[in-house]
Amino acid sequence: MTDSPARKAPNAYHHGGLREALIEAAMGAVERSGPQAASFSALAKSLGVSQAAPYRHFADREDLLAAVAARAFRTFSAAFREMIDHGPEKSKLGRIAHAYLDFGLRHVELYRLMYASRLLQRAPVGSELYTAADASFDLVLEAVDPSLDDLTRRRFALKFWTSMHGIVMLAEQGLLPPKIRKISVREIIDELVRDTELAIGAAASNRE
Amino acid sequence: MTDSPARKAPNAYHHGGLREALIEAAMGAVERSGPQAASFSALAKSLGVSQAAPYRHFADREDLLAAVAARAFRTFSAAFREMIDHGPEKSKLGRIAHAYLDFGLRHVELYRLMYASRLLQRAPVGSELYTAADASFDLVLEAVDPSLDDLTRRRFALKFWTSMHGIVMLAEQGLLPPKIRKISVREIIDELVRDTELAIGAAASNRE
DNA sequence: TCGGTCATGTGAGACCCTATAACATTCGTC
DNA sequence: GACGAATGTTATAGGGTCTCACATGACCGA
Repeated sequence: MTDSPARKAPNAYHHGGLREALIEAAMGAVERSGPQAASFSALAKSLGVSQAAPYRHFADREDLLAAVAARAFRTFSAAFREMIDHGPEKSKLGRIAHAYLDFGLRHVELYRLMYASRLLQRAPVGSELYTAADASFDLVLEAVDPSLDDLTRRRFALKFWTSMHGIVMLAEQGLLPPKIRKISVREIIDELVRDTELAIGAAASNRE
Repeated sequence: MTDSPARKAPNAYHHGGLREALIEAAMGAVERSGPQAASFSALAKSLGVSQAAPYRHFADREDLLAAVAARAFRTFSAAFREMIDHGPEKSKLGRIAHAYLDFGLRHVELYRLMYASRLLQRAPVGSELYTAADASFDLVLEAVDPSLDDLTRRRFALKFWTSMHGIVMLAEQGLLPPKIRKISVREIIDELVRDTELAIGAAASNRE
């Protein structure tokens, strides 16, 4: 329970795996108490290195948060993949929808960091974060598929994706409680999946 | 162009309208450079008061940001109201959708502050922010109306609202550019409005 | 195996920000 | 015109970011 990732150099001066340890610790801090809790100062202290050490691995705080967000996207994708391949019956879309919701509600702060900060906006096209985020969309795309032409398919995926995103974000805020309380989030999601599948079916048969 | 809102006390010691001036300045700073630009220090300096002065009007920084967000929600509602009453033809829902999108894309940072921070989540039920946010939803609700029963109506409004929110948030991020570039945001919105109206129509006729 | 180089870590410090406390000034009110 | 409440000031404690010059040790070639 001390410092697990000190595989290379078990000596006092060099940590040996500081970059990884920082990302991990920051991810934990973000999940527990939001991004502002992931300060270089606090992380360095908790890992037993000096305050300046993190700067050997990250240009600045935002750079670290981008790495955290990228890792979060990969976790996100992995959950999708798992659900697509081994989830309970239902439709592919339904499985993805529930995986999305679960992740969003279980990792509130992380989810917020992924989308609501300016990190993604600023991520250069080839960057780790950009690539990881992009891969997530591909999985949604994969679930829409049924032989539609490319543009239509992307359009459905996008509409589905944005709805999911909107629901998760608003659900986290408490969904404007008094006005809506009676409507459960899962109910809304199921309805959304149904709507989307109907629309996709219509578009597909329209085309033949 | 100096200090406009010093209507009450034109003297050197007391500012005379500091609370208002702070909110206004903070709103500008947020819009230009994000929430972190709205520091008490910087705002106080720009308004010619001491760093401690803002604490006479706001408990802390978050308190100020909540006031900014509340004001933003009211601006938001005003834009809705304007569009509902005097917008170009189209349907009520279509007008609201475009007002929503316009606001979201024109005031990126402000929009982010309204929804993506923890402010709303923490706003107590009777608070200024909570009330202002709630009022916005009422306007969306108003646009759905056609005599549906209450729960169905709320359900449609909520689905519509979350989709809009998702689209705006993702559009701000650049909408995962390479994969989607060809699909314009407005196109998606129009499609969304059409889908929703069809569904509402179906629900309404189903009921009679 | 020795020695040099480079990646990684340290300590000190400049600077900015939040927040509080004790004190000062003015407004409004009787 | 005096007094209390509101509002503003100065001073200060404390924490955070980031940079600079310096220290240590890992790795690699001769």
